[in-house]
Amino acid sequence: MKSLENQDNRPDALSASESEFIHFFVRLASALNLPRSVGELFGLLFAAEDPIPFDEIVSRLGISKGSASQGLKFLTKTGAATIVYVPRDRRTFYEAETSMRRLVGGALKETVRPHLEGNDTYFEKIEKSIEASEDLSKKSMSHLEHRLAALKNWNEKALQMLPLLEFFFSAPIPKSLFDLMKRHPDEPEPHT
Amino acid sequence: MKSLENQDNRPDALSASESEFIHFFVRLASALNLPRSVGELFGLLFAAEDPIPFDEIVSRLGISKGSASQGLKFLTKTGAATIVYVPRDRRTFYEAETSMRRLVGGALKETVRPHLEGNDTYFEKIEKSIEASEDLSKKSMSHLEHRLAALKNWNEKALQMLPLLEFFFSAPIPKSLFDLMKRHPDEPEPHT
DNA sequence: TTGAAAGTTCAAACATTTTTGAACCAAAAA
DNA sequence: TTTTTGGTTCAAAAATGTTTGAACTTTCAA
Repeated sequence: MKSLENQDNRPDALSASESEFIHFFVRLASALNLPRSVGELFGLLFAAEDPIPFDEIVSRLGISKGSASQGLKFLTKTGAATIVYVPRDRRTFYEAETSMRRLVGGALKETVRPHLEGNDTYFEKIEKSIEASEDLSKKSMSHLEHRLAALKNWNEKALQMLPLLEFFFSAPIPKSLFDLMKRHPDEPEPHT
Repeated sequence: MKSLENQDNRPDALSASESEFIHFFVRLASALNLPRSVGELFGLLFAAEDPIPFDEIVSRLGISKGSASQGLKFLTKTGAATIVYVPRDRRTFYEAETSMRRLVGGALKETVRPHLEGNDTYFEKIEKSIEASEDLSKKSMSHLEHRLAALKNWNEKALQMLPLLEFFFSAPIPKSLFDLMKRHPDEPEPHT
């Protein structure tokens, strides 16, 4: 027989508020193409007042231990959740990271940056394939070189952007910046 | 019987360079969780010197007409490709958008911004569910309100960021900005 | 030791997304 | 007209991605 509340006075079923928070993060997860279960996990942790033990996460969300284990591993790896050690309790407790700087920073460092930095290998492959092309006209080769240069430029721009992103997610954006932006329309907007 | 080259002197098979460009964009597409075919389409257009007609896209990539049609619709809708009208030719020609500002701008406007702006509805639902909770302590309610406030704050930050992103993808990032960033470490970094 | 509790792993089941291809429509050519 | 060309649509097939659950590992407690 199972009581309605556990020793921490937390009901087994989700409260209306918890469900709403979870729903929000499930939507966000789907926008980021992450599994639904990851959204559920983060939503539960985000709404919680205190760290939650693994078995309670499983029972309250009603997902399998396997899903929970994998999802929590992912959240921990990306810095979106952290493990909390509770004395005299063998279970693993989790809590959500709520600092947006760390959340964004973790995501960028974990997935975006490695991808951008890995691109150099592919740029070299493209370069080689252009140089090796016997049958192409000067003009065509020059065109391809030009496109490759654009790609490299994009990549560099994106890399430069990362620290900016992290920074502005943790500090107010200076008004002077918005002024700056008004002044440099370097290419005409497409008329909509 | 099919000749090796069409009237524009473009071979049916992909050149080594084209394949490399396509491979790059297929990887990018997969990182963005877009269908492989979309990466192939954009890669082909990106490498091309001139706009390519629909039927040639299909035959050169070796994908179905259906895939090509849907993928090109997506690329056009998001501003990553544009239709080019060629006099005396009934076919639809496509070319890649190569301005990073427009590419990024299109993506943000098409998918990110609508999502962020749609969140208000959900914030209200969360708010209501907190207010409606009879059985919660003052402390718990206050906690949930606090978390909701954090969420709203994130959302606003993200919205403010969009124009910044678009701007810096089209203009050099002023050095003064990097200086600024050194000065405001508003929260301590986690020691790694 | 042995037993039980807390989690992890991973193959199979299930679910979702992507691609194909055949039927279809519209516009130009015959 | 009728036929052909160029392309779209969409149901079904194929490919991917996610979740489950049972077997397993590890650690603590008796």
